[in-house]
Amino acid sequence: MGSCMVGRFRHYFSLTPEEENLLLRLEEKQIEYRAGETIRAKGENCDDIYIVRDGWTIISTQLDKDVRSIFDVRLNGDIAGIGEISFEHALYDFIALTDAVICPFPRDHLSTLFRESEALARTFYTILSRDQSLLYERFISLGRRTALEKLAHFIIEISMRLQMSGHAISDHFPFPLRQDDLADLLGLSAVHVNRSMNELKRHGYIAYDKHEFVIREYDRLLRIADFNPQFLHTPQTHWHHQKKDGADGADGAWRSKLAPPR
Amino acid sequence: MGSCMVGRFRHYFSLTPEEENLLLRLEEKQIEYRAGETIRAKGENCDDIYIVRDGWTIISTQLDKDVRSIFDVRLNGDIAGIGEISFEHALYDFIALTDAVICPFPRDHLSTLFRESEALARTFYTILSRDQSLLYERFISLGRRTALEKLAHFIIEISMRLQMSGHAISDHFPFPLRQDDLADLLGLSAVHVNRSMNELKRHGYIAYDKHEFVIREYDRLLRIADFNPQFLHTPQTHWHHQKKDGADGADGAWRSKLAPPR
DNA sequence: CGCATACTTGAGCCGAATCAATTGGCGTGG
DNA sequence: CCACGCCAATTGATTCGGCTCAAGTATGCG
Repeated sequence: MGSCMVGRFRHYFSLTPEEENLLLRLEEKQIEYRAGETIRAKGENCDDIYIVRDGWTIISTQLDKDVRSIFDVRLNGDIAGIGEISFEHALYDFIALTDAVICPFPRDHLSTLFRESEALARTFYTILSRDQSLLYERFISLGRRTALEKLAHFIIEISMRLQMSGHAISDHFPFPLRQDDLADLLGLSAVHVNRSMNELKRHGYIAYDKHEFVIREYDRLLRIADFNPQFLHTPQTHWHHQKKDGADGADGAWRSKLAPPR
Repeated sequence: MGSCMVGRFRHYFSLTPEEENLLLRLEEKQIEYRAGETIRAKGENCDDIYIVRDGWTIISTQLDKDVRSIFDVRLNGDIAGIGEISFEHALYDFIALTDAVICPFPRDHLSTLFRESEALARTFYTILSRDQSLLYERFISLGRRTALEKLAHFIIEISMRLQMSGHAISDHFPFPLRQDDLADLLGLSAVHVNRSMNELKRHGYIAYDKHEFVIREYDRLLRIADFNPQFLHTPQTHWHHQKKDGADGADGAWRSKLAPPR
C-alpha cells in the first residue's frame, strides 16, 4: 500500500519518483492508537509533526473539568502539529477518536523536503492554506450561524473532505463523532445537538444509524448551511448533487472552478 | 526608518546583514490606505502577500447584507494573505480600519527568502504558528465563553500584541475598533457589546474615551478571561501586572516561560 | 445648522443552556 | 440467558444570555 500523502499530492500535480520518495519518508514510521488514546497531550514535547494515515482524530483542549473545545477534526491524509512548530511544548491535545494510524516525523524533514522540491513545498502550502480556510469557515459557524446551520455546514464539510481523501461515496459515510464531540466542536450543548440533529433527521435531510451517516438531501443541506465549497479546492467533478432543484439564484456563487496550484 | 519585520525577527534571534536585506526586500513597496478602504477584496487576484506596517486592518467577509464575520485583526508587523496562497482568488476581504501603510510583495519572494536563510524560514514559521494559536484562542472565545469573557480576552490579547509590536505601554493604547467590529469579531450583537463593555467600565476594569483605551485592572481582566499568554510567545519580562493581588491558585498556569525559537 | 454615524438604553422575545429524568444498546460476569 | 451497570442518546421543564426592535443621545463634519 502507498502513502496517503502521495495520493493527496497527486491530487494537485504529478510527482517525480524523487518527490514520491521524499513524501514516503514522512510516513516511514507508523504508530497505531486505540480509540480514545491521546496521541500527544498538551504540554508534551512537540518536535514531531503528524500525518493521519487512518482513523478520526481531533485537536482540542480541556478548559475545565467539564468544558472542552475542539478546534479541528483531522482525517486521513491530514497533517497535525504544524501550528505548534515554534513552541517548546504542545499547546493543545491531539487525540484519537477512533482506532487510528499516525505517522509522526521530525519537523526537520520538512525543511529538507522544501529544499529538495519546490513543487512539494508549494503543495504543502496549498494544503496548509486549505486548512486555514477550513478554520475560517468554522469561525463563521461559531460566530454567526444557528445550531441547525452549524450542523448542516459541518456535515457537508466532512462529507466532502472524506470524499477528497478517497472515500468513495460522499453522501454515505462513517461518522464516529459523538453528540458531545459535535457540541464541543460547534459551540453548542450536547442536548441541543441532539435536538437539532433529530430535526434534520425528522425533515428527512439526513439519516444515521449507529455511526453510519447518510445525507438524503444534499442540496437542502447546502442551502441551509450556505456552504461555499471554494475553500476546499473542490474540483467541479465532485459536484453533481447541486444539479437537481437548481433554480436558485445563489447557485452561481459556488459553481466555481478549482484554483490550480502553481 | 527600518523595517517592522526586521524588528520583529530580532525579537527572536539576531540577524545577519544578508538576512536583514532579505527582509527589507519584502517591504520595498509601500502603499498607503485611508480608513475604510479595501486593501484586497474577496475574489481579487491574490498573488501578493502583505505586511502591515502601520495601522489597524481586518480580515473579514460579508455574509449577507447585514451580517459580517471578522476573522482577525492584523496589526503592525503582522502578515496577511498567506492563508490564500494556494487559491486563485482571495476568499476573504482585507480591509483597512484606520489609515494604514501596507507592504505587498509577490509570494515568490517568500520561496527565495526560505531558500536563502534557514533561520528566516524558521522564524517565519514561528510567526505563522503564533497566528494559528491566536485563531485557536479566539475559537475558544467564540465557542465557549460569555460576552464578558470574550471581551476581556480580546482586550488583553490586543494589549499584548500591541506591546510586542513596539507599543510602549501595554495598558494604555489606541483602539479604533467600533462596537460593531467587536461584535462581528466575537460573535455578538453590537448592542450586547455595548452593554458588556459598559459593564467592564462600570466595574472599573477598563476605561475608554474616544478611541483611547485604558486597562485599569489587568489581573482582574486576566482572571475573567482565563487568559493563557503562552500562545503569544510572551517573554516573562512583559509580565509585571500579575504581581499585585497575587494570592491566586491559578496563577502558576500563566507564569510560564517563553518557548525559545530554534 | 443639519445630517450622518456611532453609541446608549429599554422592552420583549427567542435560541440555546441547564437541570433532571428516562430510554436503549452493549459488554461483562454470574 | 439474564441481571447489572455503564454510557450515549433522548425528552421535558425551566432559565438565561444575548438578540431584535425601537427610540433617544452624543459627536463630528460639510
